[in-house]
Amino acid sequence: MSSALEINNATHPVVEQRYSMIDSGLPEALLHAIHSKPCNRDAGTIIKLEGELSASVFVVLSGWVALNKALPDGEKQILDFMLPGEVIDPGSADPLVSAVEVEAVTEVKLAIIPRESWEQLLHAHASIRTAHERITAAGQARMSERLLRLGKANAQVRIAYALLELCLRLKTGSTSDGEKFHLPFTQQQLGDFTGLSSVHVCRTLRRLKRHGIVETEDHMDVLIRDIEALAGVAQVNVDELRNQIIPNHRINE
Amino acid sequence: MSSALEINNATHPVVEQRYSMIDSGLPEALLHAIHSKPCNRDAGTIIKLEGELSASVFVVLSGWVALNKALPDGEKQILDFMLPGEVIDPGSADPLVSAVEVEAVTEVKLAIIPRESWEQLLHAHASIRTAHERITAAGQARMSERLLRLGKANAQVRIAYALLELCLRLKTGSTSDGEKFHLPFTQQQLGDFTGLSSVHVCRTLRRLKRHGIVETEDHMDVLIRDIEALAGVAQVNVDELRNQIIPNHRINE
DNA sequence: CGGACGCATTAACCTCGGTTAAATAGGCCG
DNA sequence: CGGCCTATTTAACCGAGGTTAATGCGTCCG
Repeated sequence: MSSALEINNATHPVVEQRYSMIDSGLPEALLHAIHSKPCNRDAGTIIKLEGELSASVFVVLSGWVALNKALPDGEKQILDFMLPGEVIDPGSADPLVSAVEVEAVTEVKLAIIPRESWEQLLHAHASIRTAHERITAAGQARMSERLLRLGKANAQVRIAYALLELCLRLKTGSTSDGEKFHLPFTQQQLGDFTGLSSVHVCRTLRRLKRHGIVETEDHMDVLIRDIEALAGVAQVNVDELRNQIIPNHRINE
Repeated sequence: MSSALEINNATHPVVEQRYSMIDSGLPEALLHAIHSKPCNRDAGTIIKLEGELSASVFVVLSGWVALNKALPDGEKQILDFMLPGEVIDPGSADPLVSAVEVEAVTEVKLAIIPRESWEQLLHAHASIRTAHERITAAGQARMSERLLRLGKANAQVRIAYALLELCLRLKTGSTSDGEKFHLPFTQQQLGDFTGLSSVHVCRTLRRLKRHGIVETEDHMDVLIRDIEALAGVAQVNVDELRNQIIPNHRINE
């Protein structure tokens, strides 16, 4: 099945374009706006507080960023991770008030773009607007998948889904057994992302390992041994999921 | 405190404009697009399936709509309720594939607008675009609040938050003790919304009633007796929450 | 080299909330 | 009016996952 697809693709090549704000080929206007003031932050830095004034959007140029939200009692939830090429608009119903906390997970490089410049960019360049709309829709689809699992799925499903989602987002193109990637955060943070305690993240990973589905080593280097089994546990179809959460564009010809 | 505010408002009137797609004063283009083909659906009807082709956006004209998402094993989560004046774009990273199921909760009236017409409308009318952006940002802020609570909060917090959110969305303007509203769905559905079983929704409502915070009667007519206490349980500040999740616009003069 | 620190791992214990089931309470219709 | 259907309510039971705490292990640093 997978080989049939590959043969098919070889015969009828697929032009695949990954939408991203920092892909080559974007209008100079964006590149200019971005490169005019790239901004570096160390791992762990809070870039923006929840409720703070939010007059700019951020484009992630390199590194991982987390969008967090906390209850008054201190419990913190990671709403989403943002990867290079993605756009962070922290605004809420009041565009000037941030609904989330923005945190550098690793050392990051950001473009900070004032909201007005950003609006102008979107207005002037249809390609940027399209890319942004795809990326936003992809982000919402991911949020929906996670909301569903937080509401209705157990720990195994949540962890399996999180690993799969992050794998798909990190690896462009098709995915197969043996995919290997590094998650630049702790099991505690994986728990904050999946709504589980760090202890139970550990228990759950152990189970996935014992079943030969994944392996981990050296602080969150993940190896997916059996991606179909992982998708089975996560209750998704890998190809459908990729299509819904990864802002790619395929033209068969 | 509340009375001080009222006095203040009386002295320095607040011009408050609620952003909505069906507010009076919107350009005729939208009204035309909307009224050219209003579309009715009975309660319970599935308007769009998850994964289905999604070439149009929907504007809710009247009634309640739910956005659902289900796991293969059948567990269903209600991601959001959509109220009159709000816009539903079911698309995912692939704009033609719906990431969610769209269901009529009550009898509803919808405007079905082809994606291209919709894009044109947004392009031609800055006021519609602004309203849409506010509404979308408000929706994301709501999703964030819920994701946080699904991940980190117990049943009381979730239920209290859900009641508060729906109350704010239903009642324009300030909110106080004694607010009364009808939720047109069952406790089972409130459970699908908050990630709880219907039995536990019942238990949790009972507790809120025993503490004198809310009352219910006649299939989900809700009366909020003590909104500050409710907000305390929900772990929010009512005014901040309103500002972040309700697409209103205030101009003090 | 040795201590301190952060993270992962494991076990023991307990709670919140799911499941099942039975009882109650309206609406609706023949 | 009486049967039926659906939603709510309540109780009894149980299990997934949280909490706490102890242990191990690698890394950094004095």
